[in-house]
Amino acid sequence: MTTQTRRVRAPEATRRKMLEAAFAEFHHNGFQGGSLNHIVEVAGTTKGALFHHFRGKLDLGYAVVDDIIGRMLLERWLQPLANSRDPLSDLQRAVRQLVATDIQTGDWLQGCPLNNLAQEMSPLDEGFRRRINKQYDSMRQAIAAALADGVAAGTIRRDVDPGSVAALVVAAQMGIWGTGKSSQTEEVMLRATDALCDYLESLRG
Amino acid sequence: MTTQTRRVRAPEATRRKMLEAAFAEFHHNGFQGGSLNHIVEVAGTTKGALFHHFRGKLDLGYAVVDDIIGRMLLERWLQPLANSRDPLSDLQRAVRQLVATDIQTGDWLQGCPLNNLAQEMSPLDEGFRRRINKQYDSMRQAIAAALADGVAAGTIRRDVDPGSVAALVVAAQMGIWGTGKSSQTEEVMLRATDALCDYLESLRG
Amino acid sequence: MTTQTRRVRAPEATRRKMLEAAFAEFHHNGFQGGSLNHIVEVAGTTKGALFHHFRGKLDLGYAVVDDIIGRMLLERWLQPLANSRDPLSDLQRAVRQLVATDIQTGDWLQGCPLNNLAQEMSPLDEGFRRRINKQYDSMRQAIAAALADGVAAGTIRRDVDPGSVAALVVAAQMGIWGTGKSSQTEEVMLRATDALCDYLESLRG
Amino acid sequence: MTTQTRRVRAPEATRRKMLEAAFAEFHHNGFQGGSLNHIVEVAGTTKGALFHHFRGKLDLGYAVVDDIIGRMLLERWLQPLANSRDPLSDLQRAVRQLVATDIQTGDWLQGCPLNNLAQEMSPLDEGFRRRINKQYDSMRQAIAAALADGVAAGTIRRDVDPGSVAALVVAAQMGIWGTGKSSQTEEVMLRATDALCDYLESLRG
DNA sequence: ACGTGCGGGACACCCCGTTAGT
DNA sequence: ACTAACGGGGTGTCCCGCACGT
Repeated sequence: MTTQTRRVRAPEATRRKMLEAAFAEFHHNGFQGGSLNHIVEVAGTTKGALFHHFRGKLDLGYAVVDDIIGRMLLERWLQPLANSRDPLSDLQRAVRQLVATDIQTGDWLQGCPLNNLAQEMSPLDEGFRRRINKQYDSMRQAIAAALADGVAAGTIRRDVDPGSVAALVVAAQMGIWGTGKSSQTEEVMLRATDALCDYLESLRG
Repeated sequence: MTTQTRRVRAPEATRRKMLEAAFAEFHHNGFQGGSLNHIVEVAGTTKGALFHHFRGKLDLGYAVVDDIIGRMLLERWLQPLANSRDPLSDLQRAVRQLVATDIQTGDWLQGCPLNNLAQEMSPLDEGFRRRINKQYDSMRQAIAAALADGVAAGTIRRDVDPGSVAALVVAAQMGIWGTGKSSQTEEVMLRATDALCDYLESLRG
Repeated sequence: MTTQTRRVRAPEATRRKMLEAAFAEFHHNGFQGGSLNHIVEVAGTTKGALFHHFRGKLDLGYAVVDDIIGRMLLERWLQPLANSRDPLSDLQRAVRQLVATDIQTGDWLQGCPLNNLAQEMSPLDEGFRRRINKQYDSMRQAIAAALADGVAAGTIRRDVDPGSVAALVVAAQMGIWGTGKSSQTEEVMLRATDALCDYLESLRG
Repeated sequence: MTTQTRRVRAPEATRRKMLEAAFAEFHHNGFQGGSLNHIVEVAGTTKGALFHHFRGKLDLGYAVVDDIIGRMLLERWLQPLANSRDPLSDLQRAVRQLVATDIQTGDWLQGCPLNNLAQEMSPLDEGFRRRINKQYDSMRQAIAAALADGVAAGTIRRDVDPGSVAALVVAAQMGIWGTGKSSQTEEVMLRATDALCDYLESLRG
């Protein structure tokens, strides 16, 4: 009875709704093509609320990279590779997850959200570039660290340079996802993924 | 006497100037972010001329993919790999050309023009997607054909699947170029390129 | 018969209509408070046309100062004082015109258009300041030149400094008009005008 | 014990800070162009506090005229002229103060705060007009009263009409300040001030 | 007395496309 | 083949004001 609260006052939830709507909008239409009007409409709020929580479109985009995409990377790459006992297998599993899971949900049609923003905004805005590169860097470091562990444990060949392999894996992953976007076919993605896993297999010690 | 032509009427040259200006504009600002006004300004013509030669922004974008980008791909990938005597070495050379040449000219900062359009427009417009995919397909086929030649000639291991390797090479190349865009550093690109060349080396028969 | 022209294509007339609508809008609501939407509505055109003829709001404001206000100053001050045989009387007539004519038409309620823009925009925008100052300078020079003629002809006292008197006349005129705006009464304007004319009379040689 | 007040509650000080911030903001950007958000930011408070002390933007503007500007006028014009023994000299001193003092501090660049508001808001809002006119009226009355004293004492010519001269002095003062704003040069202000003082000198009995 | 999440509406800007005309 | 006036709509931005909460 007491808790009537017709209009809810939940700043964090409002902010979250807008971030998620923005993530989806930018994922579909790009950052420049994305419309704030559409975002607030989907989020069920107003432009006034948006400009209360964010300083502008740019600030909203930055928050999407840091909060939404950063969390996704954490769940998919950083956590699985931390304290891995068999780095190569875990890497292969993460790589295969793209074609195994994401294809079903249809998300792959729009491409990797981070890569999309990277291609579009890195050359145009230094703030975007730094934030995006930070995400990729942490991804590369996580992979390189796992590979180094494998080298130390003897499960990976001694002549393998963890940094270079990590750079190639990340690049290939970006490329494979992009391939799917333009080919609109699973086959090319699957074949490239197979070749990548074969390559990783060849590194086993 | 007949050809006085105070004001030059050169439809093909006009069209070409607009295409090149459009290519540069879309390369820098993306297709959606690119401005027709800016394009005609750079090309030194007017909107009327543009809409005389092209049906609209979309049609202009299609022409950029087909005419400008198609020709670039031909020169860099298709011609060098045709009738190659040593496919792996030629492939490695083409792959290294990105970091060897393009870095000097600064072009890599804006990313691969084709990949940029692929990321941005493939999910949004079917016409773009088909044209872009056609380019990538011809690139993959050229690589696969060269690899198959190598297998037949015995310079490449028999268990190599040309199609899969071609898919990975193209994807990795896309990813490496994208990496450069966001990292703004040559180092990561170089390391990934090295790993890719090592991988190709391991395929030698 | 040949000149049917259903939709008239008269760029100069369109530009003129927009300039006059802009002049009125800025006169009533100030430059910052003035609305482009309202201007095009009054002018019977569209925003597209406005942005075709002017680069933006600022450019429109500049054109108002140069074209509209400049012409008004010419008619009211510069031409009457040129080749004047009795500068003091002509000056007094011009000064009295404000209370004699403008009060009837109600224009004085909104203040002097040039002075309004001067007060509002001079400190905020250098382009405005320069254009406004140019108008005032030509007004001061015209008055000073007429006074100098009078001194030379002996109709004005020898110890009169034309430049200083011109500066005072212009300043007083600005102030009198402003006085009317805030007092909303003719009386104060009339009295100040009388005192100004008395002062001018005292300069007679 | 009662007065713990970790967060200070000083309503009068808060109100004062907001008034001063508002005065500066309106002085620089005009009333319509001034931003409440900017005002509360400068004042170090919030919109809630502002709307607690004032009913809205208009009410805040009124308070600026009455409290801040009214006090300034009192100090500069009303008090010096009250019970003056030599009204003309005191007037000349007040008039010269503008070019003597304010030019150094740079305040003259933004124009007379009261005149700015008068030009902008008098025609748009009756409440503003009345308050502004009240200030100018008290200024004119103070000058006229001082002049009348001088006439009675014989230090000023008998045929001088104090009301008219006061009206001209106020108007000229407004105009001179405005002149400085648009000319951005001391010279014109100085010359007009000289001419005004000469005029006042000519009234001596 | 004061802080803040939030609403709704205006603003200037600029876009792409069309059409009358050369 | 090419020009330029013009239409209408959508953009990001930001504003003032309110009402809930402390």
